[in-house]
Amino acid sequence: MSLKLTSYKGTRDLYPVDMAERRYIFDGWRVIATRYGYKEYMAPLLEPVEIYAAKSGAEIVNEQTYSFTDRGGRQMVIRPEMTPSITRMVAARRQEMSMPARLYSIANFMRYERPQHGREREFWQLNLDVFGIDNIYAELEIINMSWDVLGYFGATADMFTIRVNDRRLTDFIMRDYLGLNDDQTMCMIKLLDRYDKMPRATFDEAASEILGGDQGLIDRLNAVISVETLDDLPAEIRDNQVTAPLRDLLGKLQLQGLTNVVYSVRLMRGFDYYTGIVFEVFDEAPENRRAMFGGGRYDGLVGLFGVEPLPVAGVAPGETTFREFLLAHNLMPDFSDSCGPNITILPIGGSDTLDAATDVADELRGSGLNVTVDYTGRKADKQTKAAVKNKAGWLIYIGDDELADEVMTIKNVGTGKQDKVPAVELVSYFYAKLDEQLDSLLMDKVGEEE
RNA sequence: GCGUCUGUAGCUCAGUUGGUUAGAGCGCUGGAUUGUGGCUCCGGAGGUCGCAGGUUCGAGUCCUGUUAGACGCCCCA
Repeated sequence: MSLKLTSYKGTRDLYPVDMAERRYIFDGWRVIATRYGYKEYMAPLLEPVEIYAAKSGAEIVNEQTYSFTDRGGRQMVIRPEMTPSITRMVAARRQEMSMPARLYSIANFMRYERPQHGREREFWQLNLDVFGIDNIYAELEIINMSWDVLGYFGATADMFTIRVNDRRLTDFIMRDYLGLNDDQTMCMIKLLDRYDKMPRATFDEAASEILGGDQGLIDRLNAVISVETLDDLPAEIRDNQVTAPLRDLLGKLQLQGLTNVVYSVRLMRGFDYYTGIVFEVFDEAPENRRAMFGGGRYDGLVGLFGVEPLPVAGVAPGETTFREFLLAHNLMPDFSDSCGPNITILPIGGSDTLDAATDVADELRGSGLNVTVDYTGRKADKQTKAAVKNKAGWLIYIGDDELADEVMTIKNVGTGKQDKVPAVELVSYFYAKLDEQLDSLLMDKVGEEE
């Protein structure tokens, strides 16, 4: 009976190449968050169950979280999301924090769900939240960041669409325009959320049932579900003040040249804690069309902690769907040849050369260079082959001759050229080479810009 | 919780109507070459054919169950 080789269901093993891809994504996220003045925080991996129960249904928390009882009898949960935690943190310093507070984190979460395309049990998310701005500029900033977070990696407007809606407008349509009660509204929102997933006939049938077969209401519903812009809405909705925030936001985004932002009357984002504008970023890759991530305004949560309420807008891109977006649009660099140290020392003589290699490695490392040593004692060709495969930039051969002469043989893997360098000049040799590399990199960069 | 598809070497796969000891390429590893990489040649390791039952003289192959994975549904904070 041997141990299993596979990782736990819904989790991923990240080998160096995978990790390089993750680092690439996270580093880009940090650049954009920082560029907008957001500061990084971190919350605990575990939270008491109550913090989620207030917001999500008890059912969801019980069935879809990893939870356990600690030794003190407390019901604890591995965080399934960041919003309650950061809300708690901000609420705890409600009086002393200067507003607006712009905060971000990149963290992992766990949900006990069936893994499928784009969904894992353990996943990482960038959480961006701005606290303390009650006007539309908060949403504007969040959507701009969502755009830039993709644009930073080379995404262009044709690769994705940002769909925007307003919870208050949806409520108006459900209650005032259609005259639905709470239950009907809830069912209708759920139904609209799945509109694109079902055949039209199925939708019509379900809608008719919710509306009690009232043909007048069905006609009114049909008049709104297929509109593409705010202006296409029936006059009694279009001319109501409830459309003002969306109109304002869309106008501002248009002025900024964000051509791929559209109004979507069917966008629902579940119906948890959002109180105003909601939006979703859609991948338009033909083989990958679906919602990547979303966000919106949630003004009601801070107050749940018993402090003066605060308006909040946020967005949370997930690594899983983000990675697939980059792959689908050919935006992920190839990291398969970018791991490994710069310099590999190959001792190819007696055991003396192993000791000498260790000393040389120590000296170079002391000067800030990345160095590894092949201690296998294999023949020179095997050592060379392994080092090249590991993407070493330079090889230092230390054999009996080098030891005797105190001169090292250095090979540039890229060019195949070799130099004989006195042992005492090794460090300055490599720094001169690094300078050359930097210069040529700068030249390339200048060349690109021209 | 429900459904569909897929499990043969580390990877990609072959394996005839059920028939001896289960194969190939790549990868890994050693040698040809007691001191130099991407070629070439020769060797080696690595498989209870996902697991368990059943049918059969005989099962990688057929049947049943089960498990794991992928993808959908439900859900998606």
